Formats: sequence, structure tokens, C-alpha cells
Amino acid sequence: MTLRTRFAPSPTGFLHIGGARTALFCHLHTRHYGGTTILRIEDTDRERSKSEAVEAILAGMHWLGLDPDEGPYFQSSHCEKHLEIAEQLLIGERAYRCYCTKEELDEMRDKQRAAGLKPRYDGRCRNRSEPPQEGAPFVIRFLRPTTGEVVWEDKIQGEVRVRNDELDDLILVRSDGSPTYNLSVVVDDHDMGINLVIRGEDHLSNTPRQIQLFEALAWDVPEYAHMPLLHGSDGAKLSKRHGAVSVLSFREEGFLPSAVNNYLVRLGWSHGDQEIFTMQEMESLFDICEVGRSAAIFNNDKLLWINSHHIMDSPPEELLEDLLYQLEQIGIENVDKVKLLSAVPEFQERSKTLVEMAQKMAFLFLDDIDYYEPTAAKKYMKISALPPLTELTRRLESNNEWTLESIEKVFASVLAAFEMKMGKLAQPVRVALTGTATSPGIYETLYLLGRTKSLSRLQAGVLYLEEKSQSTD
RNA sequence: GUCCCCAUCGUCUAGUGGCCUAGGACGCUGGCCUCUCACGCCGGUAACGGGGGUUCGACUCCCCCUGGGGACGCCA
Repeated sequence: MTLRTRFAPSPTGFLHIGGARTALFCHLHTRHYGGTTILRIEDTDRERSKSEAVEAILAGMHWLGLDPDEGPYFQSSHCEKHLEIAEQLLIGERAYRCYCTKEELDEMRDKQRAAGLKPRYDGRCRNRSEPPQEGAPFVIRFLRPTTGEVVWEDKIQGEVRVRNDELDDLILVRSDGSPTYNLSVVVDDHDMGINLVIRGEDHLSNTPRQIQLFEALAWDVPEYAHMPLLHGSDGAKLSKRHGAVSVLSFREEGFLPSAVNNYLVRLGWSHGDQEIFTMQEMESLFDICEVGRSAAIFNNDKLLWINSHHIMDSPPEELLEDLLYQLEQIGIENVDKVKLLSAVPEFQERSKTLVEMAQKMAFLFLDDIDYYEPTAAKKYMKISALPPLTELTRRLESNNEWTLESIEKVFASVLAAFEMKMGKLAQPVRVALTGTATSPGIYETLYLLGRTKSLSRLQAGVLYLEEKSQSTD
């Protein structure tokens, strides 16, 4: 039997990091076993469903490389089928009409809570044959078995047993005639041939009810894997309402999709001491059965570290598109792609995010730098640097070829002439070129910046020092 | 409140009765490398929540407590 799994978000907002983890685990496990992933939008609550949310979910999954093999399917479009099944249950006396009003149910739950019981429907309409009045609104409830228990072997949780008398008769069809989630899920999972349901542990309590429905309909029950939840730094479940942001915001912040996936896969799963995984490695190694049962807390530092490794391991051209975007965000447009591509390798092991990379390489693309960082200027732009800097500038001006080798030779000659250490010369040059005290190797920096810009910035640096020496005289 | 789940360094985890003087990773930190930053390398910091059992022997098994989380909707 080939594996068929589904990711089934409700379209009430963007895809957040917790949902992404569920989608990832579905994807990885299914890839490992060569199955099919299905995306199904659970939009049975029409009031809360938004079409923008569907777009956002699709976009988030696409960015992460988790595009489904099938779908998106929309649960609402199978509404007729769901109601048909409800009718069938009604006819087979596995469901009944319940005329209880909202107020009545609230009162019942309040009493139960006050009595120290778990609030749940007491089944008072089970034996009612007539409506309280002609045309009274009703819901259809599932007539669950009240004795025995539901048992299943969860791929993550192990054996789970729930006594049927702990459950209540769940609503299958609302009083407005629309099917509810629990009915729709069961019918759709069956119709779509889903044989493994991977979802968050917050669905654990729905599972026995759904299994009862499968059994009442004499359908095969899928297997289940309930993943531990992802928590925020306060230790509580991460959700749209509670601290979680769209996965796409990670793109905005300069994270790579593979890094986000890599980070998420290590929450609850491990493979020896390995921390860095490519998508291919994750797909071949991951198995949902190896996932642990305890919840994890989202930690941005670890994500940053993993991202830095994925940036280092990426072919430069794969970073280009997002990098161009990040450069635009800081006002640098019309970037020469060839030039950018040649610069990227120098920044890959210096950047934890693409945002950081864009900031660090900005000096290469600006026409001019208009200021030196005060601390860098104070520390390195000293008057004593004026003579060697002047000489270096002069010699570079007369150096017609602009290669790493020739630049290095000019440096060596100046250092020899002044009998000085590299650091004393490189730092003032670095500040003159970049306005900061940090950059790639100084030869590489000069080379990447190019002859014209390098010389004009060096000249500006010399001028700066000359003015400084005059003002202090 | 009721039912369920979880419990190893601050965080992510390894550990499945003796290999544990509890391993790795992030973070923090000392050093090396060095033209700066970073990468890399070497070192340090830091954990089995508590109490009972079981056993020759418990991080590992059982029970209780404590702590944390989840679920209790005509939401999904």
C-alpha cells in the first residue's frame, strides 16, 4: 500500500512556523517512503475562512519547497458528500437530531464544571423522538458507542487508549445544515485514500471520535502520528494569536528555506550528532516514527547558526535572487549581477542572514561612501597613517592592472618602504574603502570594489587625513 | 475543574539497566589562527525536578509528588 499523507490547514491566516513544521514532517516522511502528499484546505467554517489565507499558505509552502503532490483540495467543495454521509448515519441510527439550544448547552456545561466534571454533551436528545416544536432548529449528532474503548498505535505517541464513556456525541451537522470539521475530515480522509494522518498533538483528542466515525461507517481507519507542539519562549503553544509569525517573514529576514527546514527537523528528531542537513538528506533520513514526544521551544539563535551554515554551503548563484531583493530593501538597485556573483563568496562565511550579507556588501555598490563609522574612524584613521596611505594610493594609481596579485605586490612594497606591519596599513585602507573596520581580506576588498571606486575612496581618505592633520596643528 | 501528554545543561538533543566521570549542538566564554570581521581549530561553563520502590546495579523500569503543556465549541 503506497503512503498517502495530507497536510490540512484551516485558511484562517498565514502559514506559521508551527504549521510549517507539520507540513515539513508530512513531506519528509512521505518522501522517505515514496508516497504522495496532499494539501487539503479545511474551510468548513465559512465565516472564518479567507481566500487570502489560502494564497498565503500556498506561498509559504512553496517557499519552503513543500509543494504538495496533490491539491489544494477544498473541503467545502465536498460538502454535499459530507451531508450525504450524515444522512446515511441518521438512517442507520448511528446519528440523531439534537434540538438543544446554545443556552441549554452552556448551562449544562456550567453545571458540569461546577460539579468538577469534564464539560460535555450528556446525550439528552438521544431518546427524543419528536422536536420540541414544529420546525425547531436541530443539529445532527453522532451516536457514539458508550462502552468499550478506542485504541490505536500512534506512530509517535505509542499506544493510545480512550474509554468511550469519556467522549461525547459530537456534532456532525450544524443547525444551518453545514457539516462540521470532524465529519468532513473523516469523509475526506476516506475518499482521498489517506492512510497516515500526521498532525499536531492538539488534535489528539479528536482522534478517538474520528476513529469511532470510521468504524461506524465500516471504513478503514488510517494510521496516526501526533507531533508534539512547538512552543514559544514562554513555553506555551505557538499560534497565530500567540507569538507566531508567517514563515514568509523568515524570508524577509534573510533566512534560507533549507535552513528553516533544517532547524525545524531537529526539533523532536535527530540523526546521531548531525546538525546540518540538506533537503535531500532530510528526505532520505527522516522517519516520523523516530520523532520524540516532548514539545520544543523555538530558539532563534540556533536558527541563525544553521542559516549561516546553509549560506556557506549554498552555490552563490542560488543566493542571488533573494540577495538582490535584500539590497533593494536598503536602497541599492540596478545591481550588476556579475559583479554581485563574484562578491558573494567573500561574504558567505561572514553572514548569518542575507539581510546581513546585503548590509555588509552595500559599500561595493554605493557610488560613494559618505561617512566613516565614528569608532572605526577614531581607532584607525590616525594622522600617522597619512604618509603610507598617501604612498599606497599613489602606487595603486600607477598600477594599471587590477588583480589580486598586483594589489598584493603594491601593498608589500609600501609596507617594506615604511617598515610597517600589515595591520597598520590595512585598517585605514579598510575604513577608507568601506567606512567600517570590517570587510573581507583587504586585497579582495580592493579587487571587488574595482580600480575606479577604490582609488577615489582612497583619495578621499587621504584628503580626510590631511584635513584632520591641519585641524589639529 | 476533568481527561490526556511531557520532564537530561538556559535552548535543541544523544542515552533505551552496567559502555555515563552523562555525549553532541546553539548560546555564553578563554585561547589559537590573523590585515579587520568571520570561518575554522583547541579549551571552559552548564543537566538527569523531588521522593519512594524494583534490581547486585538506575538517566534508563514502576508508583507518588511537583512543574510544564494540550484538550474539553453548532473552531479547525
